[in-house]
Amino acid sequence: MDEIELPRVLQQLWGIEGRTRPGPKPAFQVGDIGRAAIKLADAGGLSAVSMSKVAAELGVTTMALYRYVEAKDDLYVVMLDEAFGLPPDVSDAEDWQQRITTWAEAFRAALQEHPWILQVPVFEPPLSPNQLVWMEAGLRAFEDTPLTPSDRLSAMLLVNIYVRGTTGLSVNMLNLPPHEAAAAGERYARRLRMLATPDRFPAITATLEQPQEFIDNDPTEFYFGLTTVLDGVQSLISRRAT
Amino acid sequence: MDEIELPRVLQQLWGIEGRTRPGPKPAFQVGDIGRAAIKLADAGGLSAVSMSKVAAELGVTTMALYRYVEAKDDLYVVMLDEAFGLPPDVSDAEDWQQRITTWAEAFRAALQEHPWILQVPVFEPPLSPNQLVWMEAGLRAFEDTPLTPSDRLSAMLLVNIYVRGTTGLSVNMLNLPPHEAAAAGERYARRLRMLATPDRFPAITATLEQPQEFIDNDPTEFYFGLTTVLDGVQSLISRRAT
DNA sequence: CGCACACTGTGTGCGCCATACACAGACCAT
DNA sequence: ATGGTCTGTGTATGGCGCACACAGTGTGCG
Repeated sequence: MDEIELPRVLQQLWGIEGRTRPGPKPAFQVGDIGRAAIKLADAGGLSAVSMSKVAAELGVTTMALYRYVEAKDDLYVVMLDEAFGLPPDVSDAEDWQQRITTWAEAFRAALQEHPWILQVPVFEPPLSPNQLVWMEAGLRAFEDTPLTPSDRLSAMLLVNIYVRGTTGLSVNMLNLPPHEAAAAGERYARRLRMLATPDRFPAITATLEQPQEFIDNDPTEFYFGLTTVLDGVQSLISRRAT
Repeated sequence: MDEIELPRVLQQLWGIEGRTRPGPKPAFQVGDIGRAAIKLADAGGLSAVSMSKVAAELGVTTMALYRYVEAKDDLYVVMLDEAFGLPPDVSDAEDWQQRITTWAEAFRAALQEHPWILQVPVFEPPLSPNQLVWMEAGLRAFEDTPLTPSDRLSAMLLVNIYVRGTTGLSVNMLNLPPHEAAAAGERYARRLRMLATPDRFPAITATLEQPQEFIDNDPTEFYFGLTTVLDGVQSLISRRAT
């Protein structure tokens, strides 16, 4: 229909060309800009991504970028689409648990590879190509269940939210060199022990008495929580099956 | 012990005084700064909070704030502690589901009242007084369950993550005047229908065929997901009980 | 065939941001 | 009373996103 109302960046990501254009040929494509920005973000976090640094990375002036993106938020859209890439194939999985687990693992891996993703401010639901493919893949994980399409959306969002949240806890706080991360965890436990006195904070104290890592990067913790979430989905499935 | 190693802001929030001080009396306390910043953030989002605007709100110069906080991140800590306040009392609840549900509702309410909370970058686990009280309350919700302290921490985090995530979806995208929000949702559905073609995106298409709000502020949706999460916790409890 | 004009990248400049630093005055312990 | 420490101020710096005017480029249309 009227794809004119689509933001320009989305048009470019989807490969929808506008009319043929007079004037000089563009020196690159949005994808190139996205990759340059990702390179900076992987190295120095999202705060290392500025229009001028991205432009410098590409060898052009800052304002040249505004021929490709309307604002910095558009740059984020491109970065996210590029960073996620395509989801794994799950066609040979046997049941929905296996499929959604593979999906969740891949999602988590993407977040760990590009920790800055979790710092990207999101103001709109996703519409870029790869994001939709991820969405499609997540929904298809529930293909042979009695869940309604609306249920499937909720279930996928639940897993999505879980992975984002749980990975964010470790990634946002522990994206340091491992020994430094351990030191930070230790320091946190020490401070917590100091502030959360047993009289006013008995439950926190009890947690601290167990010799566990308080914040943990351990994949075991990830699967533990994921299992819990999937158990919840299973009970929804059971309810729908009756 | 050596509370000297605590960042200054935390010392002030916890009311731990340093030694007696020569020099002029401070004109206000960190809490005042936090409240001024919250006022700005509630009105204009987190981006409306700048050191100079907060200072102007208080009638002092920008640099005066740096006598109270070491950096802007410290300001965020103060804002969060102030904005969350204290969790609700759940002492008269009958079971853990009721307690954690009340806790989750209050958490959600806080996020909806202060949508900017979800935009605050978090680099450290919480140590401020009110945050620890919330944490304690969340852990206590599982008091009469067979869950271990470590399980309880996981379960609380799971609910925390769910509320943050699900509220974030609606709040980040729909914190507009209601009719404008509806228009945005409508526009999104239209674009999705255009881009997610049935041949390549059958599952998304199926979801769109149901006449539902694709992104929904509806509390029903909130309880639906929460129930699913709690069902998962219930199955963990059942496992632990055996 | 040529030319009008849309389009690209450049240069300059604006207003805002966080925060470093030097300073003047205020107050408490001695 | 006075020394030293703390408070708030004034000034300055380097970075940011982005608006705008401009010069050159190449394509579709006359």
